[in-house]
Amino acid sequence: MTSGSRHGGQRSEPTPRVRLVDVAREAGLSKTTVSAALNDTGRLSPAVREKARETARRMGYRPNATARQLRAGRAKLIGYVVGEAADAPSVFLESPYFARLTGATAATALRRGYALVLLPSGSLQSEWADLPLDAVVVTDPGADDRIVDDVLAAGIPVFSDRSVEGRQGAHWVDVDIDSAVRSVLDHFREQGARRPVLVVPDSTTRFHAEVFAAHREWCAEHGLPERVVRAGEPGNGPVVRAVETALAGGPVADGDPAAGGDRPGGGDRPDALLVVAEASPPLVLEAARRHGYDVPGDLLLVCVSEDATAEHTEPPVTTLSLRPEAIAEAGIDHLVKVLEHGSREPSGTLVPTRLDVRASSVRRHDQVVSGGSWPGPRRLA
Amino acid sequence: MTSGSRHGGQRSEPTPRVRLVDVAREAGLSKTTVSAALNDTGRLSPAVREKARETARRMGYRPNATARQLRAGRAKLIGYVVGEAADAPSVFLESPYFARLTGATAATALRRGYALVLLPSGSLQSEWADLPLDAVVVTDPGADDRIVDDVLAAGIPVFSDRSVEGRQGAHWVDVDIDSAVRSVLDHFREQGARRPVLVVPDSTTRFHAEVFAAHREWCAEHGLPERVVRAGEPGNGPVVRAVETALAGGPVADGDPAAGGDRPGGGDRPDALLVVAEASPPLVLEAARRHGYDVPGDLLLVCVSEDATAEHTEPPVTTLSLRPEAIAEAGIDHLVKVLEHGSREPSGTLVPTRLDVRASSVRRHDQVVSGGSWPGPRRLA
DNA sequence: TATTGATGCGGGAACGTTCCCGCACAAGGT
DNA sequence: ACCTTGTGCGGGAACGTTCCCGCATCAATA
Repeated sequence: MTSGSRHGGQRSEPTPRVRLVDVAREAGLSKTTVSAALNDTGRLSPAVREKARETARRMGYRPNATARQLRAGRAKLIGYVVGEAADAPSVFLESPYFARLTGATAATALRRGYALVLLPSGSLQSEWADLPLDAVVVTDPGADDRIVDDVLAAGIPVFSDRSVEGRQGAHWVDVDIDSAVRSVLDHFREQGARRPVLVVPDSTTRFHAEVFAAHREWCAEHGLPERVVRAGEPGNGPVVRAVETALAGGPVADGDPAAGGDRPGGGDRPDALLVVAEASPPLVLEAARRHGYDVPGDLLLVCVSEDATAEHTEPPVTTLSLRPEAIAEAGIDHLVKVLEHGSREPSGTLVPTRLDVRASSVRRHDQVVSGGSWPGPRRLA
Repeated sequence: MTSGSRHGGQRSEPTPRVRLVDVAREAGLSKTTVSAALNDTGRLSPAVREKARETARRMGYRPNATARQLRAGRAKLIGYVVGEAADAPSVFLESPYFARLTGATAATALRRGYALVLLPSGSLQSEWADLPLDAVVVTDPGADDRIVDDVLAAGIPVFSDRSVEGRQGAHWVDVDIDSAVRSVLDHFREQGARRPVLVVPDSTTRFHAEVFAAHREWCAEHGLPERVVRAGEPGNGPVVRAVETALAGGPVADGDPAAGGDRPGGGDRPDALLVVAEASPPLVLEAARRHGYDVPGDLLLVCVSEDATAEHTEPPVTTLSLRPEAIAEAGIDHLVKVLEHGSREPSGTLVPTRLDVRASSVRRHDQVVSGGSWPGPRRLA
């Protein structure tokens, strides 16, 4: 069918992949010309350009990425580390948030032409040292984590959360947790709640620390006592127990055990609950019921969670979504910009959260009842 | 401190990375010699070898992985796809099993010198087409999944589960689910259970299909009716509901609704439960209690789960571990062997599971009580 | 008809490694 | 004295791209 050029014929060998020169020879052009044609660069006549493309297509040419990388000096590889180095041995990813963040980050990176390489938190420096990484993404580094320092020391740019702000070669993307916490607490207040309680895990993560700080500030501004219950660790079990603590004995004032004077006493039972721990909304709801609360009658409930089941409980649970997909996209876009336009300046991006207001946090008389399909949640910034 | 050689001094530039020739020049040797010294090949005098190494170390030389790859023809990159393409949009990884499998696979691969590239299930062919992948790992491909065909068509070896057995260029690692199911059912039988029920999600995954088949065979061999309850989908909610169905109304004979004559009637309540769905053991245990069962008095319970909380419930729950770390290691070892010793023959590895027998599946009089520390679970192959 | 400028294409170097050779030199045998 | 064998090291090609050039060719202008 085609002319000449059977320079070996097909053996049963692994297939000696077709190169640029092969296409060039077949098309009667030079590799330079074919390269220009395929990359849409250079000055070529439309006829030649098309001829080159057609030939390449016909021969099933696929460029050798490694050679490209070598020439370009960048490998288009991004390392991806998830936190919790010391504590949990590689039991990351289990939370819906991290799972979705990871998936979305990989997908977005891929669309931008970068591949995400998984770097389990236990990995030794020597194991990734000879990977041609253009950058490393570190999600939620623990306070004591060496990984950021190691990577920066190796001369590789780091993208992480706001905890790396200001460091040379480091960039950050973070969720606007301060606004988020405030918006929930304001929402509670609007709905008439006066004794909101915060349930948050006791971790070294910046995220949780910032939640706690935002809550503290808001309480101070509104002259309310801080009601916080700390869960020992993340995960459904401990968090549900913490919720039960909050609902049973009433909140514990953080920091000062002596301030617990107003603790038990039925009249001080919480009237709103903000659970910042990725607990399963149905489980939290059920815990509330077990303790005799009617939601949203006696207790307004908001969970920070990506769990889709929140929409299908009775009542549906208001959630604060951290929008992992949005964070992933903002992060990768930021990263690509820095990598390809080479600004070495430290820089950051703040991503807004989304509050999906559902029945669990709205006083009854406010409730919109529509037949058939759900009206969809009200959305606040 | 060191002699001479300031051939530019340090600018504020990105750092023009030190190459092999730089080391060679500094050491007064040729790049060939330095390369041989660092790679421990060739014929070199100990003195020269040491000199080269020392100089490289001093100059902070790190080889350019891309150049190496180009020369070697292999990029040491492995694609990693997780299943559920159509159904759930990138909500993989949430289960402890997949999370741990993923982490362990990445870690093992890294130790063997390969990097794992995350390929979200939605990714287009065009997105990974120009990655220099040496192989692609596909975990639990759905029955209708195109990904395996696409990758094979691109001439890239595939490593997946047993569903790819026999295909050219495909290799597999799988868990010995047949033995596993049998060992659990035998265990139930030894403990005196006569009406075991299987709870399994309704999915297109090979794993679940094989569980179902093994159960069917075992029942046939032992002359017992098949008692199966299918959960609509994986995830704690649906599975717990399925468990409740199993415990409340009694089991449903699969396939033939007319065979349900012996269904309700208190005397036919199940006396053993095998939950193959990664449900949280505490949740399942609680569901049993709600329905008035005493575990292990009235009901023996075994969960297929990697959830560590199983050890800490009261009673501790017997689990069948699929040993994700073992699968990861076996899989990567197999992969490396195929890649580096080039056998194109289709081949596979079967990995045994591990039954951690705890109190939830042992009749009281069998129970070993020891003071202080736990005696550790009995382990069956 | 020369001179300029633009256009179309190809030659060759470079990216940083590894590896096949070949050369120089020393030691041992005849 | 020669030839052989072995050891220690380096020169240069190759991996497959991209990109800087330079060389033709041709139209438009002086």
